[in-house]
Amino acid sequence: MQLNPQQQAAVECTEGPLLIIAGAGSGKTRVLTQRIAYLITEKQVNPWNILAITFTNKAAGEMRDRVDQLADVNGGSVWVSTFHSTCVRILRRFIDRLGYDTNFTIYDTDDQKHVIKDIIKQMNLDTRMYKDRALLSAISSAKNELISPEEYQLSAAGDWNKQTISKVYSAYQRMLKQNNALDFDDLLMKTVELFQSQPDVLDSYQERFRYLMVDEYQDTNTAQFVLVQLLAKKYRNLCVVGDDDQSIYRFRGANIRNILDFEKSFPEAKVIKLEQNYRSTQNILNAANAVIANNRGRKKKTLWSDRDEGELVHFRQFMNAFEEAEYVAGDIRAKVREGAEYSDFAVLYRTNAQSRLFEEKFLMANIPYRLVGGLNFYSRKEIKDLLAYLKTIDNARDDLAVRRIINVPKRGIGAASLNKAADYAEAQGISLYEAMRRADEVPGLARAAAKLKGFTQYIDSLRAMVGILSVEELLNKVIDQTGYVRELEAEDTEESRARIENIDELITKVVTYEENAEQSSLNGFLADVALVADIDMEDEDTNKVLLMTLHSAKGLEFPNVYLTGMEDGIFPSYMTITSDDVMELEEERRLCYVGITRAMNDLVMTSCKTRMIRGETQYNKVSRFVHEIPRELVDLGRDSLPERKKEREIQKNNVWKKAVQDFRKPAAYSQTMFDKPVLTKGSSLMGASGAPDYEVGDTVRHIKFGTGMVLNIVKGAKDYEVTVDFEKYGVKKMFAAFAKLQKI
DNA sequence: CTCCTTTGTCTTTTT
DNA sequence: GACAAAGGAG
Repeated sequence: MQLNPQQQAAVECTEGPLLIIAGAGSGKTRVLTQRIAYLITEKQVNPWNILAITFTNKAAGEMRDRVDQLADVNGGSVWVSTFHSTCVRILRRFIDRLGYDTNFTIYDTDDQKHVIKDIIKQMNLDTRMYKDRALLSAISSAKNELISPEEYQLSAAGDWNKQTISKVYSAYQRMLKQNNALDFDDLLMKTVELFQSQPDVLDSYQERFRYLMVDEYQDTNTAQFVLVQLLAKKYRNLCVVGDDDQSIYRFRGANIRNILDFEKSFPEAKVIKLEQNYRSTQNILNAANAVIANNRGRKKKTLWSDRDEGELVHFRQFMNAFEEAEYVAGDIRAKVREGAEYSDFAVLYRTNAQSRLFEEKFLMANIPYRLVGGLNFYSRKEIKDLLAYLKTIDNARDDLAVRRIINVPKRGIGAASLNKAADYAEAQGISLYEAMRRADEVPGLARAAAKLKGFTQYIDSLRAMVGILSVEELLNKVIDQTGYVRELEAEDTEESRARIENIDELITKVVTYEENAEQSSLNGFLADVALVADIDMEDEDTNKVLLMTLHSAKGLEFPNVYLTGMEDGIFPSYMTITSDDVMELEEERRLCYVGITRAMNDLVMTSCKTRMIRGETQYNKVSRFVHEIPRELVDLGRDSLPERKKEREIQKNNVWKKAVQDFRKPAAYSQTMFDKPVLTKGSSLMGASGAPDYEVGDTVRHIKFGTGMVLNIVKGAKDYEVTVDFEKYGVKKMFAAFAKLQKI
């Protein structure tokens, strides 16, 4: 395929700063890869001098492959990776200048939580006032803005709450350093710190990366922005690609101003807009444009396509999430019968929790699927345990890993002995592991001393073999000698078998790593593992339906897309509706825009009238985003309803009528649209119309009166009056809304 | 010291 | 409703 004039211009504009505003589906990945190839083959740039930063490892891998094909060089020498992986590679070489060991451990969210909990305990903070999540997010925001603990403390003057956070931040940072560990945010911040304090290091990387490219630039945060600035300062050959309409990571510190103000930071910058969309039908594109048009503060652009109109955007509303999932499963089945592949479909939702019902239905309908996100492979217990062994072998200063495995398998070492060792470690200023190694010196340890020493001797013996044995051999030794798998085999439950499968999978991953890595090492493997996103593990060739959040779907495309849970309170989320910050709703709308533009040919949006959330039934209105799509682009599906049982049919028709009514309302800005979703306590099974779901003759349960039979239901002015004959309390009359009777 | 039960919290999104 | 953390019994 030929490049269009704008794309061509973007490829050939190699010198100086360049901003490419690339609308969804405008072929930016092609432009980026062509540009790299052009630099190498036409401009004779050494591949070694090019750095391309992408959002996910998967995207990086794909780009590297495509460069390989285009430019007749070893694309491996072009450095293509994510911000975080790039930073790890740099820090592995130079972080000793900042007082860390170069074999530092990378802490994931779970590890961070443990650390922060420890600190909360140590500082005797009121856990009601200071939640670990809140504290971690405050620390994370600070780091994303490159605010050090010291600077944070200065800014906290006069604010008691901020002062406490500041103390926690400092303690947290101290603890990480003691454990020779960095968290995700540290990777960026420490790299910036390194560049700012070590001019020679910065200079060597500036010389090395003379041509910089940053993809998904709209999602960079301040730390990433500064990092890029530093690297680009010398040669100014910086090309950033992004779409302000697809900025969806504000909660993670992404600053949309980075892209909007690019021309301010680089006044000589050229700007190229890519507005032709090669992905979606005109109808889908029009729907997306109509939705995003409601946002203010964006760079004006209009996507167009020379594809034909295509199908209307489909919208369906259901009584509950079960029916929603059933419909999606049925629809996929039907389309597969007509020749579609499973891999043509993606089911997208706002929160991970929504995936469960789809999984269940797909399982029942025999639809192969893959769930992206949710519980990460590497956060499963058995995987974390084994990785903790490897981490301990690799970096004995990581107390967290040591604590995790000290009693896995059971070694009869309890909290008491461990605390004694920890106290001693603190007093001596050594790591927990070191204290255990010297267990004889620790006061108060009687029999436990031998056990602790036994553990460290075992780990030490393994450490002696690092570099001699491969990572795979090392892992197998751990599995074998600890009896980890044997224990699971003995358990012989469905769960334990699944765990064993996961462990086998881990071994496979080790082998794959060792085969692919330029120079494999235990340390390198652990870093790799810490930085993979779930989406990275998706291989293209499996024929499966993909289930994932809207966030995970960024950058992907599918012939058929289901946008599910299109309800006010779900999407846009309750948090953003109630927030008084308009920016939050705008970000949510961008997320919707991302969702719509994933679809190539067919887009189905679904919503439910009722939905169970955390054990509560919610009644939600149709998402305001659905109303923002012009009516003439939407099919409400009256004629295409699948054949069902008679009563279902009637119910469906009512739903459809309601859907039509909703559409006739003046959409987004009518007062009712801003009503909060109705929450009801408990699991009342009231229909959405207010009618009870039970009938005369049904047996029901009342919270106080127990079970009884419904004698009569009379519709009153506001509610239904129900007469029930209870087994123990006799005949009672009550209002349905209050009684919360459950049909049995 | 370990196992089991109870209690509390949570939900937006993730490298 | 689900899962982790804390508390109590053996």
